[in-house]
Amino acid sequence: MGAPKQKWTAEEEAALKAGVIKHGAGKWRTILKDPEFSGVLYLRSNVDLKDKWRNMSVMVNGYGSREKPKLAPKRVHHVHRQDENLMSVVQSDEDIPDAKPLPVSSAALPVVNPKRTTVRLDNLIMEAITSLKEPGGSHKTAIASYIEEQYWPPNDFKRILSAKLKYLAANGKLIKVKRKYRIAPTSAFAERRVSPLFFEGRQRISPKIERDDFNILTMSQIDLDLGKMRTMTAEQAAEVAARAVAEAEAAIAVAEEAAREAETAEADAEAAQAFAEAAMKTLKGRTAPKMLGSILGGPSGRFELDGKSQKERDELHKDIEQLCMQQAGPGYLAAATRMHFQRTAGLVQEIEKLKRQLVACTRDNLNLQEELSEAYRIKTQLAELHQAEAAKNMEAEKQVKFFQGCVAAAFAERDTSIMEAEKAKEKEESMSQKFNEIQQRLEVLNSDVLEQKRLNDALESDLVKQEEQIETFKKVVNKFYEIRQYSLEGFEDTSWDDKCACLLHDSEEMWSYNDASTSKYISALEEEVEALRNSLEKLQSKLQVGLEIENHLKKKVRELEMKQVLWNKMVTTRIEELRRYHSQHRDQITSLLGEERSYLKSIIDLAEEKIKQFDVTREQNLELCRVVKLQENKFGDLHTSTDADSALASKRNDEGSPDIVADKEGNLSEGLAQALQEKVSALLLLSQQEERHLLERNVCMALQKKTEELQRNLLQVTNEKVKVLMELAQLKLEYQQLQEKVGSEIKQDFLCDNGERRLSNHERDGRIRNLLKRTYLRRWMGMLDSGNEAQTSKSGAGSFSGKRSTDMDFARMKIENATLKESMESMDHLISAIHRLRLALLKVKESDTREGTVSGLPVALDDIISEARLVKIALGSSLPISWSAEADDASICESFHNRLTDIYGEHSSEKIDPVSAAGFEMVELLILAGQILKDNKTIKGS
DNA sequence: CGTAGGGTTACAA
DNA sequence: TTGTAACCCTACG
Repeated sequence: MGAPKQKWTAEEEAALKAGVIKHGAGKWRTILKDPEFSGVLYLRSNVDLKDKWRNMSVMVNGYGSREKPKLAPKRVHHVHRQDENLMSVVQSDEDIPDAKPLPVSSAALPVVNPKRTTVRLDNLIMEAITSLKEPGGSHKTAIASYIEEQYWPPNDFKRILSAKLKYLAANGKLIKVKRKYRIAPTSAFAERRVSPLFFEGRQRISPKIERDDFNILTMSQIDLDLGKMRTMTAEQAAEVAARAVAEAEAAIAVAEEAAREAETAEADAEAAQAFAEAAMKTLKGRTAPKMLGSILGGPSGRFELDGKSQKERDELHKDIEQLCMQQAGPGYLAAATRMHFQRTAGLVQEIEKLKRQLVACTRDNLNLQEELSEAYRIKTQLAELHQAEAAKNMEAEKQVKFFQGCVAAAFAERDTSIMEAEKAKEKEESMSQKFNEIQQRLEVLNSDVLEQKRLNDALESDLVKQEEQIETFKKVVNKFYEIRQYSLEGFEDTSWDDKCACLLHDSEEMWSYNDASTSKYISALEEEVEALRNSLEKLQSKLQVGLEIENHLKKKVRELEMKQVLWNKMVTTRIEELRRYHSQHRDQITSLLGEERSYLKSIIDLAEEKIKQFDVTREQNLELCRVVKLQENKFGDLHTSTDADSALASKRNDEGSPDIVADKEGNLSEGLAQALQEKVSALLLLSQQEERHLLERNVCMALQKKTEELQRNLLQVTNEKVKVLMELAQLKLEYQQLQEKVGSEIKQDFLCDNGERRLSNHERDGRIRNLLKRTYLRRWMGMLDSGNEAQTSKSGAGSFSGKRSTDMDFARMKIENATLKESMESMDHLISAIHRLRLALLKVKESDTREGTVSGLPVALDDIISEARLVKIALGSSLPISWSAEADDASICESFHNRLTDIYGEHSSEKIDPVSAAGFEMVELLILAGQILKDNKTIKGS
């Protein structure tokens, strides 16, 4: 609850004011809903608006926040009657029920008049009643007529008068008796200046003067104030009002004081009155004596009289009775006269005494009466004072109320006038706006009118034109009609309308001269023309193209012709050349043919001679036919000109070449002998070669046999070896298990020792493997060496001494081949074993997944795993052969003493060839799979 | 729900 | 301490 949560901004205040002006105060919701102000006042509620307006109006009115609410209801109350006469305002304050808005008389009178009239009206009424001096009071009409005579009253004087009379009657100033009004006694004392008993002029005059002074003073003051009020500001008015209220409150206090005093005085006066009455009674009873001895009466104390009065009164009564009886009874003269005289003397004495007493009493009485009159006087004075105070009080209250009403009315009036002024301003603005709009509209209309005029002129001119056109049209129509009539039948002169109708009713065909056929024809022709034109263009283009092509072709033709000419020339020259060449060649060929013929003849002769010569040696030739073939292969540089029998040809060739050589040398006999010798030597050579060839072939055969045999041996050996290896692996496994058992038993003591043993175990494995390898190799080497020796010995003659190294290479190759083959075999074996194991494993797995039987499976798995281990070991032992062949060439010589190299070999066995490595890995994987299956089994079983 | 009036309270002079 | 401005509460139609 922060104090001023949201201060009102000037904008919001302005919006609120505008909203109040627009919709009026109190219509907070509508102001809020108004889109004009909702943007500004969106965070204010209607209550907020109301409060703010209240605060603002409070500030504007100048009233404190505390004073305002007191005035507020009255303001509302007076808003309706702000134009009323002030008299009626006063009346309304007196709660007169029929108080209605009265016609205004103040319009003619000054503003200050009403109060004066009302106040003076009281005096006027009093004056009228007193001056009329009617015994039972004056009638209303009489008073009215009197006042009307004396003064110039307002129009509705009678009603005001009646109201005023009522008010005065209710107030106690007048007494209403039988519709007649007379002045009330209290005021009568003052007004009529009648003092019934003892009234002193000094005391009489002063209250009236005072009251009149007061009245006049207050009235003038009121007038002054009212005059001021019309001009003074709100603050001043408030000040004055506050002062008036203070004055009124003071007057009320004074009046109350006076009333109290008057009450006490009245009580005193009543007491005095009662006493006076009692005194008067006694006085009445003694009228005569009083009259007689009025002068004699001695003064006596008032209190004395008070003390004896009762007794004396009784005695006096008795005396008076006796006197009356004596006077009434004349019979008792003598005695009675004596007694009477005696008693008369006593009585006279007593009378004198009584006279004295009476004088005293009268004096007392006078005193008392004086006192009484004094009391009366005081009482009246007090009453007057009280009345005056009351009146003043009333006046003051009235004034206060009147001021309040005035102020409220003035403010209300001002508010309304402000509102009206604002409304009027608004209206004026709106009117000015409207006026502007109207002016604008007027201008627009003026311009429109001008435009219309222009248009009108244009239209008139158009009309004239149209009429002219119509005339021409009429003429046209007439012409057409005439044409029509001529075309149909005789011309009939009819009215223009009929002509028009007639022409309009005619069918279109009648007037369509160039319809259908013609137009179509024309269009067709046009189309044709178009098509023709198109085709013409096409043709032209084509023609151009054709021309171009023709030109091109012409050019080509010219070129070709030129070429043809050239070619012709060339052909002719060439043909001539060819002819020349041909003739030359023919001559040459003929010469050559002659030469050849002679040569052939000589050869044939020679051949015939030789045939005869070599008939003897034909057998030999037949035997050596194969050898000749071999010779052909060796000496592949023979002629292939003539083809004859293979045997013959070969023979001839064999012999031909030396023949030709011999022929070239020219010596037949010597040449023959030499040829024969050469022939013999050649034959010898041939036979030798033949022999060698046969030998070699035999050797080859033997070698092949040997290799086959060796292969068989190898297979057998590898099988045996694998078996042995398996056994060995088994043994090794057992050994290892035993070792592990031993190791577990004495684990604590021989931990490092166990490691050593394992190392040695590894060493041993490597050693065994190496041993196997070495033995194999040695064996192979030995065998090969012997074979090689045999081969060399068999070849004999020792002619090929340089063949040793090549033989060694060959042997090595062979060794390698063999070792590779062996390893391949072993690998094959091992791979088949692995395959078998894998299949077994799969079977086990299948049976496992299918049946879920626990029994027997672990055993099978164990078997598979152990077998796989064996295979692995075998593989590991068989593998090194492959590398030993290439790497251990030098280490072959070091036969058995290679324990260190074993270790190294073991180390170097890590770089085995990829195929064996793959096999190794496969075995490993197999073992792993078996292990995993076994583990799964155990887990399932658990 | 809208309006009016009375009352309360934080803040500033 | 008092006045002001904003807010809250309640009654009424």
